[in-house]
Amino acid sequence: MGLRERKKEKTRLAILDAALDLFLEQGYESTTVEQIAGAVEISPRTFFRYFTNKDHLAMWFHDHGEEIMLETLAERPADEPPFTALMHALRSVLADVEGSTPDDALRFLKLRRLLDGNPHLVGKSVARGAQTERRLAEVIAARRGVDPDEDQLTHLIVAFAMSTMRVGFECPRRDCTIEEIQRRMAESIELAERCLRPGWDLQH
Amino acid sequence: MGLRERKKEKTRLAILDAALDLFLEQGYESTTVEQIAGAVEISPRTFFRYFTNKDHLAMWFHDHGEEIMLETLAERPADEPPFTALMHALRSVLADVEGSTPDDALRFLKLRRLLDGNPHLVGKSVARGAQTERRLAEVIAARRGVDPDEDQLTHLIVAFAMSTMRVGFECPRRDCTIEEIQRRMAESIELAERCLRPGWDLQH
DNA sequence: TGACTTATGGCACACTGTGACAGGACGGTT
DNA sequence: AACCGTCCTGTCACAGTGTGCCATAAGTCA
Repeated sequence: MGLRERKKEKTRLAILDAALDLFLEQGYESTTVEQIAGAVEISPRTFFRYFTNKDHLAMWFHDHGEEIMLETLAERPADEPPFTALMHALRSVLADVEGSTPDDALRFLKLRRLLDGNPHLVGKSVARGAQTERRLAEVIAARRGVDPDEDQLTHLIVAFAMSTMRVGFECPRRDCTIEEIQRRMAESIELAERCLRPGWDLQH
Repeated sequence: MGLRERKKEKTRLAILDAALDLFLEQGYESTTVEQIAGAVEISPRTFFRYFTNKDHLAMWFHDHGEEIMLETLAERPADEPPFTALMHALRSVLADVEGSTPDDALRFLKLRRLLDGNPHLVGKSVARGAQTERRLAEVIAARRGVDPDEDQLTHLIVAFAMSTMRVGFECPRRDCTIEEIQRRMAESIELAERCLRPGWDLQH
């Protein structure tokens, strides 16, 4: 990895950290791109070369999470029930956060704290989730051997899985730890599985 | 109802219709507020007094739908299982569209067609749905006699209901009729109920 | 008619996001 | 080390969004 790429990655993280701190300090809306750029000593123009917009900063984790879910899903045995496979993919995301560097874990928690106080950002986040949902639906449809345009159950399976994830991520306390999130997520998964009929995701 | 209010409502609908037509004709992103305002012969400044932003236009239906869902929910017997009550609320929304004026029905279909070709707008729409989800969670928590901050099942019930709704609204064909949407929605509801264990939403 | 409330338009303004171009830093080659 | 092509960055210009402010016009009620 050359100096150029390392420098880029460093700038990327510097922007992210400066932005998260500014957001938490003075609010998301009232923080401008100019301020963020100023804090990292880059031009506003350069900011937009790293992140397409301010929202993209808060969606940083989704890109990573989606990637992990798709990777995990590809590795799960083909005969595993779709919802079960999705729940495993979900656990992988959290396991990755737990196994990451302390810096990354801190970023993750800051992001969560940010979302807590900004319903508007939660909305954006859910919107990003809709994109993930479409991608997952493609994969699950392939697993089930159906056309995603025709099979409602495929979409229901994925939507239920994403619902389970969102419920698990929610955390009423501000000072939520990763362990606590992991516990709530496990609870949510268990709850969802208890609510659904056995074999419901294998119908045709 | 005075002249002033009637005039306002007329302007509101005129903006909506002009915008929907422009969006479908030349695309959502490439339609500016100035163009919409020009088509209705108002100033851009006035546009923003009717709709907070361009997105708000595409969310017009949500405001109405949410209202109906909350109203219906309030009317359902208190001892009805929460998910069942939510499914009734959902059906009310569609029944309302069916029972509305031909103009409103046309607007509804145009909006659906617009969403079909704009994943970005679907995202915004889902984000708006997250807001509805929070409101519904309050009501369902009250019905269940629990604290919405503590009870994960409440959130799961609402999230599953909204998932069912979104799946039902999706329509692979461009020239979808209201009858077809209603049929798909009924299918989706039936499917969801078949997937869930009887009494799953009555646990504590 | 006159006094009020409210909607509208016009203006200035801050912010977002993008295209185009010039200069500088990096990477590989000789 | 010197060279050159590639990639990154900053500057400038610009279109578009969204808001506060104030004057004015239209609707409302006495």
